[in-house]
Amino acid sequence: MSGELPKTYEPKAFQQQVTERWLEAGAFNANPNAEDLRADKRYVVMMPLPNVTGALHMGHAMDNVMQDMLTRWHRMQGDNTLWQPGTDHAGIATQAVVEKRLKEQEGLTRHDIGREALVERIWAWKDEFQARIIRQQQQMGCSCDRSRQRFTMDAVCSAAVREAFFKLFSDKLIFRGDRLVNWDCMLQTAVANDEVYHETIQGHFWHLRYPVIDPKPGEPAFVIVATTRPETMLGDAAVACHPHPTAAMQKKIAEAEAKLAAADEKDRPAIEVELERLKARLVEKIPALEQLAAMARDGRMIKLPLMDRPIPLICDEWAKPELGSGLVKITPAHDPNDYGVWQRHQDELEIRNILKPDGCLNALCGPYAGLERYQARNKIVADMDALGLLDHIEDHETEVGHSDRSKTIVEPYLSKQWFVRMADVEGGVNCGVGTRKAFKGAGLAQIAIDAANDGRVQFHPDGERYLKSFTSWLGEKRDWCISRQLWWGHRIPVWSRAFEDASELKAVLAQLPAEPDALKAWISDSEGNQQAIDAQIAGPCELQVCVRFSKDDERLGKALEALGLQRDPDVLDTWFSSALWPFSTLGWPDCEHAPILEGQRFLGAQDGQPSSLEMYYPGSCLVTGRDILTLWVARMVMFGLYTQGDVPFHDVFLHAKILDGKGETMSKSRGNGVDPVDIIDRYGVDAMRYIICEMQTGIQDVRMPVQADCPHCGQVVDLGRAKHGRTKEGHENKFTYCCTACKQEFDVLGTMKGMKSAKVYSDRFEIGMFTCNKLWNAARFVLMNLGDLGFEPLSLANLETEDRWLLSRLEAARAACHQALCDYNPSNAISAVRDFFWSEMCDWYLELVKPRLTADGQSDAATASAKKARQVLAVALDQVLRLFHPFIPFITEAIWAQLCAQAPVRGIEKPLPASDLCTLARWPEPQAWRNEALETQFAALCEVIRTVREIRARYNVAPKAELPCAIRGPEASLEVVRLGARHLSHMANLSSLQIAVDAARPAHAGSAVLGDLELFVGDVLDEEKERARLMGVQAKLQKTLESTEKKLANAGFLAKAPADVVEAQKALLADTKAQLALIAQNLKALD
RNA sequence: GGGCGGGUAGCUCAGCCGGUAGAGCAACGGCCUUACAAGCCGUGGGUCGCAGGUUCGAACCCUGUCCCGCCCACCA
Repeated sequence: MSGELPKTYEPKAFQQQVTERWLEAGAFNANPNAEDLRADKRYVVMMPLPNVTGALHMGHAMDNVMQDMLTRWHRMQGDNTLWQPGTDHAGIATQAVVEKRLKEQEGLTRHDIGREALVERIWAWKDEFQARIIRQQQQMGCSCDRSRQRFTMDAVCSAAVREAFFKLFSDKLIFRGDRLVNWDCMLQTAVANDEVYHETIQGHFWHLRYPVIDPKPGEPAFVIVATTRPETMLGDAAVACHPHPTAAMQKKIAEAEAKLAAADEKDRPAIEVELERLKARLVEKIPALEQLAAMARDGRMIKLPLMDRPIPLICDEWAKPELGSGLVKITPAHDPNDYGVWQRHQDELEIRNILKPDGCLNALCGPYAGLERYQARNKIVADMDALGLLDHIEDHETEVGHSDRSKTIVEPYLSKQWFVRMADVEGGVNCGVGTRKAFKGAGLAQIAIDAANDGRVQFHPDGERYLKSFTSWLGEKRDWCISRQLWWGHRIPVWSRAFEDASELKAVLAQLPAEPDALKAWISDSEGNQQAIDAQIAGPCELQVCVRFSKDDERLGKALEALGLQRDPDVLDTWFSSALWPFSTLGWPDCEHAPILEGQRFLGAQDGQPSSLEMYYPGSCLVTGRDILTLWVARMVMFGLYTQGDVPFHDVFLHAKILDGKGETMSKSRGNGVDPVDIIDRYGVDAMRYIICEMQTGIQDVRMPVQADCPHCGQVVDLGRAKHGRTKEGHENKFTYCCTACKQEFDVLGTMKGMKSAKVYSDRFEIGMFTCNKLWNAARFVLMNLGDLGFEPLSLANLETEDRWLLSRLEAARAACHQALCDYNPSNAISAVRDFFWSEMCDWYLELVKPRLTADGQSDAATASAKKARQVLAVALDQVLRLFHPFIPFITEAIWAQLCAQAPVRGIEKPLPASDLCTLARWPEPQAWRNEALETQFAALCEVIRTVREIRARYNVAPKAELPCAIRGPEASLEVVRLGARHLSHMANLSSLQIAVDAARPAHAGSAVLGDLELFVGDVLDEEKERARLMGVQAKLQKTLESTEKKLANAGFLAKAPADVVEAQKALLADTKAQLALIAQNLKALD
């Protein structure tokens, strides 16, 4: 990094080199230091761990750049900074990807190759993608500490998972129970609600007839029930009727009447129609339903068709008399509501699971056993029809749950699963046991709610908005299903065995290894109620033994297996390990012995310095998108409080989401994703980062129109407007587009065989590149003029006006940038620096100072003036580089090296703090450079210069032509112009300049009025043009005059508006009148 | 169905504790002025989704309404 800056800005020429300098200097390493233990001396960011399923996309780029910007900003402020990187094993997602490839490439399923071989393959996949992710992050400039890189399934994080599980299990906060879960039939695992998305499907209501067994005279021979999933009838346990149909119906009617009374005029018709329907129904259907309710009470049975199984007719309030036939079939094992009915009628009803894990019907389904669920549906409908039991079919649009990973429809499915108990528990939950911050909380969800409510965790930039969704989600306190029937993940460390009665259990308990520190055992019933092993148990139960340390798995596992216990085959939900991330990465529970990899940072205490856990927990800020506020953020807060006694971070920065040109979420699977590396290749990394920072305003999501160059004709295609191609079946193909020019189809992912493909990009990044280019060239100009510059203390008072103005504006920009960062508004922060740099430093100062630099050596005074200018230039560049650095680190670092080479000591009154690397340089501190009075004067001068330029431009005068100029007005206003006469002549290219109260109008002059000043530029006049222009200005002023006069004539305004507002209007009126007078004079002068 | 957010210049977004509508890009006119044509100088362009209300005064506050997006719940 020596010699001059290359003439053109080429980011590729220095990006790699800059990265290497940072790494060589260990600039991003976090070193625990007891002196920095205070919260305000540390800054800790835990990277939201990307999944190892694939490469990073634009959303990650946003997330990573925001974190990097904050981290660099704090590092420059001298904070002891840790940005902790790592990746997530992403259980279901990764296994799904690898299984899919296995199927596609080798035609094998996971069962063909077995658990061990599959897991081995997934590790290989993980290694490949983790390396790729790290490369991508490095290219983006992420200043995280690579010597601490973690993976949720590495030995360090796994130890934390075991300890957390053991603690929760021992506190009875983890239990196993039979529950209805969302079942993914393809991946054959439970999926969480959060992993399910809903899609509208055109379906049907099938109205089925079930025969009544031995109806009494006057009773119906059939009941009719409706369903959207006919195959579930095989598992029906009952048909339900409302216990009091009339009363329920009357209540509905009363509600509708109340609603009608309160409704607006336009809403009435709809409500009236509904009310009529209900009333008609009360007459037509309710008597029959009352009869059915009576039949139910009388114990009448129904014959379930196809299965010829008798099922009871029961009364339950779940049946809604106002809907359908008023009767509902009950399938407890395959519908959440029906499950609720079953819970209320457990003695009368049996619960029948009719599905195998793969979605085929099981042995309980008689002739339908073995059929796939949708084949079964068709056959059942056909068979019912053949039996004359299909009453009718109705079209029905319905929202159907799909598994996020396999994209297949999920089934509600009854199975045994492990849960974390979220609700409050009797006796409370002991949190932070063994730490200095131990406390007792009501329950796991509640401790996180409390932390958010009392401000220990705050959301930014709009705190209130997300506090509500955070606490209301947690407020449901729904148990968290943590078991997944997968092979990739942390295997549940519990061995268990079911017992029919207590005697056998006793014999086993007597032989359990007595190692209370390494084992915890409970006896559990099927509902998940756990009791101590010495409790008196009657009836069936299950012995559950949790093994604390993985090192004991083999030894204790064997002992347990010898007693007939079996290890649970399931693995933990991936969010379980992510929830531990803020401390698992730091070596909890045992920093001193954390099994780090070779070459990695030791996590324990050493050389008198604190351990990493002590040093960096709790962290400072969590940076993420709002979509995982609940899934991840809430659970980290919860587990942080539970295990450490303290929140894992105090601030949560929720950033915007990047959408495509149509306002849709970007993703690879939608074919509108953009790879950050493609953007970096095309525009440079700083350009990408610049735009990402600029996009992050408030919480507003931002659209990023996406383009591609057509591989057929080369035309730029706006993907927001282009049509998609068609698949063979005639459906829209989201992964291809048709060129808007040549109409030919192309692909944007490179996955369509035999089709030309194009890289996707967005021209918004050009703006970032332009800014970097400007910075590069301005730096070249400064460095070119700097020579080898030494430092001499200067007093502010001795500087030229423009020097003091620049420093004043610099200080204003510094303050604005810093404040915006404190407010989590990167867009305002970067704009403050950009506007100063471009609009003030480049557009004005560099131009103003050129004559001083060229005059160097012409006299002692000129030399001194040039020297001052150079020193100011060096300081301005220095500060601009520092302020820009957190946003665009590469270019600033590259220029910094050259600046340091030429001017190692920079400053005005005294030298600024020095640093070899910009990334380790001190963030600019407040300076006493601000001078608002001077800024006001300078702004007035700039206005004059602009006005003269405007006159020139109006008459198309060649910029090279030097023209005479005269300015007249009141003495006080002329003073400012006189002070800047030198600049005015130079910037507006004047041959002569007259400034006087009665300055003569030059011949053939174009004119302008600026406040109380009249400006004339000679030798330009085109009388017609000038007259037309003056009249245009006159019309505009007239409008202002009228509205201002109207305001001031308004008694209410004068009486009620604040005095300063009234004064401002009066001043505006006076000014407008004066200008109109001048315009009139000028018009007259043209005659 | 419930909740949240957004609709401001051709595009992407600021402004929103009320007081003469802003930026960048695009467009138009003029300049290759020895840092930068990825640049410089200048110009045009918006009844601030729609309708009411509060106010002396509304892009901003309130009510309603229409679109768009997100989250949650649920539909036998």
